[in-house]
Amino acid sequence: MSQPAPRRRAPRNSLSADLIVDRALGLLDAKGPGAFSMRALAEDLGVGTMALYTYFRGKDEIFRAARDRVLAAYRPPSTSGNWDEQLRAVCLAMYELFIGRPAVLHLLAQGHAEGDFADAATVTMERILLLLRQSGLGREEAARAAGTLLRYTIGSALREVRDCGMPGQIETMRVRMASLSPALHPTVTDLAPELATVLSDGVGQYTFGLDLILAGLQGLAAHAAD
Amino acid sequence: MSQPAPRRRAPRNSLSADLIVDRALGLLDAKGPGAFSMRALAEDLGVGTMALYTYFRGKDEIFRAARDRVLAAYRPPSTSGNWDEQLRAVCLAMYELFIGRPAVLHLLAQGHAEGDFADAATVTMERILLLLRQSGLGREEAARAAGTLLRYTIGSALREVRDCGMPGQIETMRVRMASLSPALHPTVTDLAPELATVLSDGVGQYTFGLDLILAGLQGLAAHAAD
DNA sequence: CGCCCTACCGTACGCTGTACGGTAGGAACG
DNA sequence: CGTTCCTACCGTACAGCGTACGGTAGGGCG
Repeated sequence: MSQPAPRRRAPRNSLSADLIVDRALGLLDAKGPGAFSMRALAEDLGVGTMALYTYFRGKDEIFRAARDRVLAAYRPPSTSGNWDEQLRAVCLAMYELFIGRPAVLHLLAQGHAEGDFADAATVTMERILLLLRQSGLGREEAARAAGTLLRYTIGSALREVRDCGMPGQIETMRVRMASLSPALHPTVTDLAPELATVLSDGVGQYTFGLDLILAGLQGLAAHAAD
Repeated sequence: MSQPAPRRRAPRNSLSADLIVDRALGLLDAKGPGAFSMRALAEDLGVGTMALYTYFRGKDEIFRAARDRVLAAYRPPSTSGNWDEQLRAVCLAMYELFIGRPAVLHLLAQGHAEGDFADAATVTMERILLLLRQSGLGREEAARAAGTLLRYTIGSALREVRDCGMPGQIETMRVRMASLSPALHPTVTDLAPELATVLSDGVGQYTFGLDLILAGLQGLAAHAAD
């Protein structure tokens, strides 16, 4: 009977930059960055597509705003103990932030990151650098160590959220390993079970590497305190 | 005068999967994955767009083939020395492979990776795992350590090739740091020069973190040899 | 020679981001 | 209250994307 409801014009100030970013984050987390589109976001807000351009220059600007919103709101956990224990807790929390917000992680990995340290919210960076300095590391060493921790954390989180497709991945990996020649790749085939196990243990895998880095830092710090 | 040259039909077997992957890699490395399109690739090959679908199911399959081509052709450098020196050389070479082939790296980071160890070519994985086992690490430890090295290497390389936009990045980072309150973020502002310096030193930053991880592994290996 | 198989391709559909111009509704003012 | 103006919202349109579908042409073979 009725037309497909040609959508009444939305009331005058039903929109705002904050509202847009809110729904954008919702969509991003729900459907992933691939399924995100201006038209979908606008429809979700009950608004014409071009209304969004009143508040943002374009899609990238919405992405940036969404990322900044999440990172700016994030506060690293309060910690106590030795500098290395605290560093461990702060990094692990950052890792879990990324895991819980795959959208933000994808934006970071996909070119929507400007500058190494702005990525993980300045507050977190401040904490990390302070702890590194307290450990006795020099100025440049501390800066480099912070970069290392960031890179490793983002790299690890990226691995983990890849399409949320753990089962599929483990399966294709088994297939690939089964097709390997034990003569050509003896160690890989020998360690196949361990590799498969490890692949499904995200946090364990992350902390393993994190502890390696922290151990290395302890060595550096001890050496610096000569 | 003449029509815009309606493009004669290409001779019968002017195409092949290998040829397509070749040009795809060329385009990918030249213009980046964003500017890559079926139409562009076909035109580059002097062929109608849909001809590509005779050899590949679609764009993703071409991506996968390109990635597999590069990784399968890659051989880690021959090395000598202690296990940790060799490991260092192999990982550094892998890092440089990624830096030299941004396209492949993007594909790895963007969901076109299936399984942790298939990423970096089985040959490299074999070398890494073998060296780790030779160091005295246990089976699971070796598997985890290999994962750590991969994650860190990919994470680092991703940082480095981000839009090849080093200058822009450093600039925006300076701006951000200049707008920080020294009272709120004393350590960050204090270390601003070091952070900026470090940001522009890709390989140095990578080897710094790599050596941290290797130091951690040495500790683990020594402990394992009890 | 004639047929067939298939590599190549033209067209079309639904999707994307967004430039441009129009419209309507609230505020401000006489 | 009437008028005008500003601007938030929006409809349309365009160029580009990946690709489904159907057609065509040309080499291989009977």
